[in-house]
Amino acid sequence: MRTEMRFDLEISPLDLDQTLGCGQTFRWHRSADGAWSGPLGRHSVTISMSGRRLEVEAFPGGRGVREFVASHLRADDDIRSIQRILAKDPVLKRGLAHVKGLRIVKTDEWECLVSFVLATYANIPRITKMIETLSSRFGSPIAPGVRAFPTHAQLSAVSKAELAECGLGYRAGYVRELCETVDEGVIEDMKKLPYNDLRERLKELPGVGDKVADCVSLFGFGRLESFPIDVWMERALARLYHQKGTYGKLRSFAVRRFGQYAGYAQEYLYFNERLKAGDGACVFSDE
DNA sequence: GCCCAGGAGTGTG
DNA sequence: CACACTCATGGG
Repeated sequence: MRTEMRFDLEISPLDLDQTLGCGQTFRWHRSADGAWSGPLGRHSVTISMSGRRLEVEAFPGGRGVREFVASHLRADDDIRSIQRILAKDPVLKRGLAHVKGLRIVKTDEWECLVSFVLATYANIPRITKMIETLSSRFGSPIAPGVRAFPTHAQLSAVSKAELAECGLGYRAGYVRELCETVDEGVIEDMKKLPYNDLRERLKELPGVGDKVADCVSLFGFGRLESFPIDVWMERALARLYHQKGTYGKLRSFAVRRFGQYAGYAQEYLYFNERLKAGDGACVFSDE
């Protein structure tokens, strides 16, 4: 019998708006009351903060949901320890208090891979729409009005013509090729690789270059040393660190500077750069 | 209507 | 290695 399940989690610090609304993941949506809802695996989940407690509703409930939510929000990351290390950077140091609750998320590898291949040369609203279209047409229903992201098998069964009608543009070809070159076994093998090998392996896949490989390494495979660089990060690195150049040059700068938690540094800077473009507010500065 | 987007692939100097 | 060009499209 499918029933709803409610429970609390201790995850602190945690800011749901910063964590779920900044382009790490694309299927959560925010209600007017501040709660966030989205499909997580085979569960439709709604979460909200009450003080330092995270209140969770899941449908259907079941064993492992608690661990699933905790894992997705990387509850075991010691933010204070991470920030203590990143505070060695004077630019980050001044703004860290404002992003304490911004956590890296841990997403499903396959969903993350397809999502960030779709994300190439598109803005976040459009990425969200492409992913919703694929899910609503080809994913499994898990609750009224909610469907899971399509599995590899489900997406592989979609005809070329059908996929072409999903508004993916030239990305449709990448998705088809991904289905042919990646399966669960390939992903399991990639989980075992050290970061640099994983990165190179990902870049062998169709539609995956430097930036997508780093996003999938970071969010899908949980490699916190990844440092994805898009146009927003180029601006941030130029403005705050006076760094310009090729992807490889910028990346090596970031790896040297931020080390094993470069991914957190990246998300902090990315969040800040978009915030600045939005309403002029700014957490980090170089002054 | 215009501008731009969590870029990648390919070819050329 | 570093650029230049193309790809296809919809949201702001």
